[in-house]
Amino acid sequence: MFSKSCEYAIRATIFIASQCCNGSKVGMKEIAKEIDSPIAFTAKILQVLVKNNIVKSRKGVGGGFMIFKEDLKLITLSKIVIAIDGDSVFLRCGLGLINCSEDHPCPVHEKFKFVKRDLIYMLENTTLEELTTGIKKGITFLKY
Amino acid sequence: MFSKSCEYAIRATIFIASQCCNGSKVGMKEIAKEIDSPIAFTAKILQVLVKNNIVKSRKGVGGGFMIFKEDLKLITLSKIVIAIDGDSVFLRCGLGLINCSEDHPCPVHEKFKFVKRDLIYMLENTTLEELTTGIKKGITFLKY
DNA sequence: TAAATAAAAGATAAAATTGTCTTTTAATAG
DNA sequence: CTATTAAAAGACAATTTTATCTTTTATTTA
Repeated sequence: MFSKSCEYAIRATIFIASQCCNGSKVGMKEIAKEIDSPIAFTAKILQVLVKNNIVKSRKGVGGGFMIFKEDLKLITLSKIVIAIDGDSVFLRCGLGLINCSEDHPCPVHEKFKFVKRDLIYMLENTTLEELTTGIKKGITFLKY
Repeated sequence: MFSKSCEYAIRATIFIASQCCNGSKVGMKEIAKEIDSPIAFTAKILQVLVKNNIVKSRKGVGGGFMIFKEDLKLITLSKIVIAIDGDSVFLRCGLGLINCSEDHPCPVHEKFKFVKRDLIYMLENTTLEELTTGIKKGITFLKY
């Protein structure tokens, strides 16, 4: 579905978001530990998320990553996916045809249309806010 | 969604199926031309499909690939996808967690569940027979 | 049986993705 | 101001995916 990079990105973002509300930051080491991901690789991915204004970062002593509470409602899965994997999930033809469209459809176009529409709707309407509630309650998990 | 290999596999299979009913075979050169794919790479992919009994092949003069008419109803998209990409689309957690399950869900588990269920239903219930009708009528396309 | 044909199989190569390590930059505390 | 801390940036390495080329095997036709 998504690239591994994107999976790490979503997991890292959810973890940062789940820690955000006390205004404190979380460091790379803690993030990588909590989502069980390769630290240096995850750091690279977070750089992209910072550039895309999905997470904020601070260098130096006491630095780390954070997400403002008021942004939790605004950041959707689709924003993270687009930042890391681009818009291919949203636009790419199911069979990889460049010019596939309603007017010039591939054989699976109609079949995929509905599945894809639901996927996109879900991605665009799922916010960090709801994804963090389960984590905070201990009923959803980011590793193992 | 699927790997490029899988996209080629589906396109090739649909093309072979669309040509099958006269009992004639289609060669690699024609397949690669009609689905606009790299010929040698597509040949490798077809080897896997042959081993998985999705297409039949014959070597030598007049040889090529074919699918029996009676199999068109039996071969689904899911069979092709599983043969090439494995069952990851069906089983893999949306965030890549190894032990994600109903009892130990990742934060997106519930959200993905419904989308995935619809995708799997579609893959398991879409047969080559219906995918070839549009091709034969000239209203769906396998390239450009 | 010999020649021609086409898929199968094997080796190799290019590109993309995933991952690591080192150096630099920015921020804080003393 | 200096030392320390932690992210940013850059170079590099491993792995996987995608793609090509050559040789072998099976089949048909003459």
